[in-house]
Amino acid sequence: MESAAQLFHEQGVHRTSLAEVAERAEVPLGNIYYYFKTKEELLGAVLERRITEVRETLDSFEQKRTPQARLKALPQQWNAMSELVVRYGCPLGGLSFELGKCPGNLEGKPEALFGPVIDWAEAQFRQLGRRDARDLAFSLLARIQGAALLAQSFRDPGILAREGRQIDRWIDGLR
Amino acid sequence: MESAAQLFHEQGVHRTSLAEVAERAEVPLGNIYYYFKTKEELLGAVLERRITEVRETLDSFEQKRTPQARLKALPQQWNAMSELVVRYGCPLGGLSFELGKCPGNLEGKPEALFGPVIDWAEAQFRQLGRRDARDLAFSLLARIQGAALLAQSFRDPGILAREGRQIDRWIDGLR
DNA sequence: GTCTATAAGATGATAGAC
DNA sequence: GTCTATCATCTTATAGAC
Repeated sequence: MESAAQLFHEQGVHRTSLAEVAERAEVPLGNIYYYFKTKEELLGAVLERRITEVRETLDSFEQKRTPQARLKALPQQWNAMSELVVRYGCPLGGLSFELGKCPGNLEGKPEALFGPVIDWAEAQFRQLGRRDARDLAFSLLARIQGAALLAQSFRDPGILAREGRQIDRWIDGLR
Repeated sequence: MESAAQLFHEQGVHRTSLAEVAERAEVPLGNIYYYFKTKEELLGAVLERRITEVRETLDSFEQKRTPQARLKALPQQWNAMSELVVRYGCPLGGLSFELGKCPGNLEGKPEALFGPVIDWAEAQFRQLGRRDARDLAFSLLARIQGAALLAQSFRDPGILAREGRQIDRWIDGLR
């Protein structure tokens, strides 16, 4: 699963063959099928893993004292992995994008990836007294995801850093 | 090329076989290879098409009188095709994302897609007297691309519409 | 230029020995 | 549970008739 998660991020789900996953995991190809009946099932497992990661990250922000500090921690999270983002794009955004296209049993999953982030950010903005908290939550995540895509396109982590600073200023200026 | 552009957008480049392109274009498979030596060459042609489209769209904004009006026309452009965006994501963002991952001769092309948009937006912000015009240009495009991804993920064109309105307010509040 | 047939290789998936 | 061998299918690309 770790190998699959990495390769799906690096190359995309469809460009990644199970042979490659097996090779990186240093197991024979046939072995994979003992644990996952199909490639789609492996993808589903990787997805669940990512969703859990997201929840854990959001939970870790709760130790920050103010809503502003918690909100600023979100773009900071992408900044911390800007090298990966520049090379392969955002792991969440990439999965979401691919799943949004291909039909199948994982149809509703992109929502499961971003939904928790939106709900969490909405709660923070609401603590700031904003009635348009949900709109602001979408704005915040949109800016991060967009900045990640541009950083990848231009191969420039500075884009992510600068957009992070713009977001900081925006959050400080709210109320 | 039209069929390829459509299918690359709908399914992604790698999930699309040349047989599918041929079928939609109602030509035999072998015929494609008379015009394009490889699939990558066809992709390159589709890319050039997209780049031309972008330039034409930006040119069409020049008839608007104020920089504010021109800038607001940009998110409006995505809003106008929100149905397509919700189903298959942003055509530019999708191409950029896929190209950013797979190595090859089309390495530098994502920049060729978004670069003109950034330069154009930077010029508009500069006409508004902003010294941080380039940062604002990245912010604007990031918000649009991010909103497109979220609209696709949540299957909700309203996300694109609401983020458009937020951007309008932001642009009006500048200076 | 257009079309059919097919080669060459990759890929998802399975069978069955150990 | 693990591993090898292999099937069936799909995909890029080419050869060659028309």
